[in-house]
Amino acid sequence: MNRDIPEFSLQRMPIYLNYLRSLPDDGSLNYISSGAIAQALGLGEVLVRKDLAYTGCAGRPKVGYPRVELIAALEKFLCINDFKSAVLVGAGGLGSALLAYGGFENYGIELACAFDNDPAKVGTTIGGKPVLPISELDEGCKKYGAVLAIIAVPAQAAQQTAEELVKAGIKAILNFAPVQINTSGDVKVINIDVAANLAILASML
Amino acid sequence: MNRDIPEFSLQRMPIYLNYLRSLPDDGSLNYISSGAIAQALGLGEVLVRKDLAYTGCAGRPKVGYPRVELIAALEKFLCINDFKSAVLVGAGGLGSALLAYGGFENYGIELACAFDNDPAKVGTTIGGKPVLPISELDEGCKKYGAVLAIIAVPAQAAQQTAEELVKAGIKAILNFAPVQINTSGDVKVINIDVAANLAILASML
DNA sequence: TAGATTGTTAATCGATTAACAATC
DNA sequence: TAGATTGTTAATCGATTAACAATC
Repeated sequence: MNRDIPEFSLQRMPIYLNYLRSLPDDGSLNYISSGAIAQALGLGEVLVRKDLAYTGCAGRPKVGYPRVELIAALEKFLCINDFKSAVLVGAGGLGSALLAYGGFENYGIELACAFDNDPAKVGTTIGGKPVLPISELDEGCKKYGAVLAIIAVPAQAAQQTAEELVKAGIKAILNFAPVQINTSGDVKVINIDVAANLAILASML
Repeated sequence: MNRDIPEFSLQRMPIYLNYLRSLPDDGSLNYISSGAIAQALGLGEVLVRKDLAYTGCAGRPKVGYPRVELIAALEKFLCINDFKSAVLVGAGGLGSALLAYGGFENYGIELACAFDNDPAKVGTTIGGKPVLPISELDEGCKKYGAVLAIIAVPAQAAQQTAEELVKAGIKAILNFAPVQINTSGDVKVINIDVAANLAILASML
């Protein structure tokens, strides 16, 4: 949709959006300068201007960027208005926490349901989301029209899970299992390895 | 400790380590080539060689890298042998999941305890880890000799939490709150915003 | 107008890749 | 030896920063 933008600029878009949304909405701050944003987020101000230029929202010399318009432009850029459905596989500790987490709605994403192979969990709801058996993964993804998936299964099950998700029509995967997932075709994958990140921090000391 | 290495190389070190540890340990694979590693992880093979060179483990032309030695070199590089203590602030859904997660030990990190301001949680244990009141944060960090911390509190509490952690001697923070944290001095921070990552994926479709 | 801020073009920096010599 | 693989040096690529003109 917006693919002619540097990868790293794209990664910063949600950061800008979060920050702008956190600002007071009482009319005291109708415009904000790239310098102010840069300082708040620890970025260079030229970088901020370059990034914001991709949203198509023009700033005004001397005053800055119109806050409300800029938020709208970022939301449009991130396609937040066309609601997308996501499913989660693996309703363990992390999976359950994500099911109960409300933050996805800030980005127009509905986490619709979870899949798990534990009979004790199947049939229950977690965070108000139904837990379905893995055997219904294909059917469930299609029912909800899911294009996004979160993998929160143990490492050894991640690859097979990913393949089943792709077969079920999933186009992008957020993978919490600490293994590389190989996907066919043009499926996007982002890996988040929490322990590895803590290890990186530890080794930087 | 190892600071003359590109940031991105450092980020890949845990990936190499995870992969090598996942290989069969039955003597069938005493050496592994950079090409094999590269293919498994979806990286360029020259890049793999450059990265591995930082560990000091020399590969052998024609055979590859000695698997066991390479694992040891990566562990040494990541300082996995000098055990470090971490604390967690915010024992909500995500925090609780992290407390119960055993993966930090793979990197020589012990998640020692949690802090929360919910009286119903204080005094209990989650994942075997005691939950202490926020008022004991300083004391608790020092008791466990913690240098690492995980912030899993709501966004509006993150900055203050970070400041208290730094005062308590914490040197690096893994921040799950979707806000920029400003730290004084040379405290390292890595941010993980789960919802933002899903949003990035969604916008790439 | 003068000054502040945007937006763009050029320069720099860092990371990746390509080419190739060294080695077992 | 010939061939495979490492390790290094140079080239490329992409992202960030610097310089500066444009604008309100």
